[in-house]
Amino acid sequence: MQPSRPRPRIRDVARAAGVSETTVSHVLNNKGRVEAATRARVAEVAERLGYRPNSNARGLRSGRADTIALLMPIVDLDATHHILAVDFYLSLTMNVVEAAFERDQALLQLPPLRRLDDLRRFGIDGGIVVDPLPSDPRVAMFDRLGLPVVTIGRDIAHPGDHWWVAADSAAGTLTVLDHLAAAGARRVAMLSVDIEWSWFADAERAYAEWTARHGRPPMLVRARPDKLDSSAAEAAGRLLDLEPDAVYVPPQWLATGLLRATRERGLSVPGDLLVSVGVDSHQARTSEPALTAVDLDPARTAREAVDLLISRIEGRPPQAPRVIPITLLPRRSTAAITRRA
Amino acid sequence: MQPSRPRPRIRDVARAAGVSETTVSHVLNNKGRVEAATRARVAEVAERLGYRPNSNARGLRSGRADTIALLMPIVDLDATHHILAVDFYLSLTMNVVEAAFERDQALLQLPPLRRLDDLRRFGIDGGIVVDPLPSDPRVAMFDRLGLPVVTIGRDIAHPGDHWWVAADSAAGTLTVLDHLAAAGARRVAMLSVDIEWSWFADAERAYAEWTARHGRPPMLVRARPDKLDSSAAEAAGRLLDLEPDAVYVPPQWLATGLLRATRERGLSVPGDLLVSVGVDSHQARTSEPALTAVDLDPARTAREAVDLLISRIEGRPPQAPRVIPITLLPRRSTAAITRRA
DNA sequence: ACTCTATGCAAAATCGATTTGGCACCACAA
DNA sequence: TTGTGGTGCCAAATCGATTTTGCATAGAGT
Repeated sequence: MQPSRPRPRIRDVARAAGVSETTVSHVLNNKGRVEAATRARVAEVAERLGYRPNSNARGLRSGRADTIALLMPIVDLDATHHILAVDFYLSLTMNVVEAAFERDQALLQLPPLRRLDDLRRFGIDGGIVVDPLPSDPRVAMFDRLGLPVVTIGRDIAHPGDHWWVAADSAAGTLTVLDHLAAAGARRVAMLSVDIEWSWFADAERAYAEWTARHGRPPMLVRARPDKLDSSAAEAAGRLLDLEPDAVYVPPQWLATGLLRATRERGLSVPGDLLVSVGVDSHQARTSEPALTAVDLDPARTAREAVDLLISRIEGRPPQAPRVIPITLLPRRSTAAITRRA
Repeated sequence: MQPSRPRPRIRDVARAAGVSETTVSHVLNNKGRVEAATRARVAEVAERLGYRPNSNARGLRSGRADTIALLMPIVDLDATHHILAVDFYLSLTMNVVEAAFERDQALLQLPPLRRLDDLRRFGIDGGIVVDPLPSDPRVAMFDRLGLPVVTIGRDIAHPGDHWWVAADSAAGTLTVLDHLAAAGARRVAMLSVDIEWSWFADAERAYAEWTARHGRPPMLVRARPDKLDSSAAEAAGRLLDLEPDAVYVPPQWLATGLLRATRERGLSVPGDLLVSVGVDSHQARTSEPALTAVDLDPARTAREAVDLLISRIEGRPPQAPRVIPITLLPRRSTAAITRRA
């Protein structure tokens, strides 16, 4: 490994090709008027020298960083890994990266930001905040710096804001509930969590409306968002005490806890209890029994979020909010109830 | 939302504070000689205007991007999500982001790169490639551009390379095997996958040595790395045909497949078969039964990788390779065999 | 032959921050 | 008074690419 020689500059390419820096720039950016032969020669030299334009210089000139930031959800630190341990977020991330790349943007992944200065440091054109809390301080930081920002999920404290992309949690909930009812469930409960994300808020509201409309007793249990393993067990216990015959449980970690609780009580799924989870994952597919899940379409969500952010950066009016349609993935955990016939 | 006024430049701060740009720069970077009163006034003005240094200009001057890239593993596209659907990678990513941030580096997440030009576009000082394949083309791209690169996991085709960080897969394997033997297992098998990562290669080699040393029959089955759900089922079937009483299975998705196969054959874990997986995860903790797993310490791995990369960027000699010690997390899936007494 | 236009290329300005070198001023000593 | 050293601040050079402007030259049109 030789002591890496300094990177070639545009000047070096120009000299080696016997032309001006201007011409090299024109060739590399497909602009200006350059003879085909010169063009080819310059391109060849640039390739041979391994020339790579300095993106700082380029960005300085063009006034854009061509870089956007991604901020993953923050919750109680201990809980973060549990909550994010679902491949939805992995898939979302990969798809945001890919979508940004296709739009010629680099994707900076940011850690939880503590102070405004933390954000100042980065050379970005805008950011995507995933699962904002009410009046999320991270969104406020972007606003404060005049940086464009969009969210994946809605800030439930700011109904006027339009710059968001979110899966249709309410529709997803109704689809699940109808599916459970069609499978024969009478006492349909919901197991949620006390985190103020629009995903949960919308699901709970839809559940309330659905039970009211169908004249069913609402059975909603919320888990505390800390010490997740134990709070899942505790909440699952409270829920089972209500003796439901079907449950819609949005987050995967709660579904896992609920399944464990049913096993401990000797209940069978789907025999005694139908269970549907609100996000698809490898865990849902391979659990025993396989869990009926809602496909939140992380790929499309990612693409729309990147597109919306770029719109905002370029000052175009919001074609927003953007609601992503969901689909139900029925699996064995909600197989039709027959024993009640 | 007003049409966001242009960001203040250092010039605006200088004018508003009645000093030169030089002085503003000195204040903001804690350099030079500036009277305390002036210093305070400039700082106040900068804060009030929401001044944020243009990182392109700064980077241009300093010659560094203060940005490093992270490249996640690539495998057959269909399989990627299955393989990465384990919180190890999520945790690794978050920790790399955090570690980079603490070292004043921004973290660019890159998509799978197809061409050299894909990499040229980004303004980075170096990169971290996770789970390199033999003679990994992504590593080659970095080399080709003279960009510092380190890997998490070793390129098994380049034994001379030192710029890597990896969990001690061999030691982890021996620990697991000893643990299984201590629990009473006689016929210890290994279920691996045909992917040429050092994690698997080292584990298989350690397994071969261990069986030879203990005079046990080696029972190694490799799954094909495509169509993961079906190939897991197929490989698990082949393995169970060998009638082992314990299995070490590094990847989580294979362990999931193996558990399903045991259920279908009416085998109980740990009653008839001890199972240990090679990476810890939420799935391993919450599966039924909970799976004994190897803690690969993604937090430390991430930190060491970032540190090693910065060393290389700054031209320091490699304090490398860096082998991360592992620990075993015994759970119910390897509870001691008593029925054989 | 003589203008006119299009073409190929280059010189110089520009983006915004950092850094070097130096000027003016003051206090103090010789 | 004159030097000496330290302090506080600023002008200008600099980083590397892009873009504007301009200047030759060649070829076309009259």
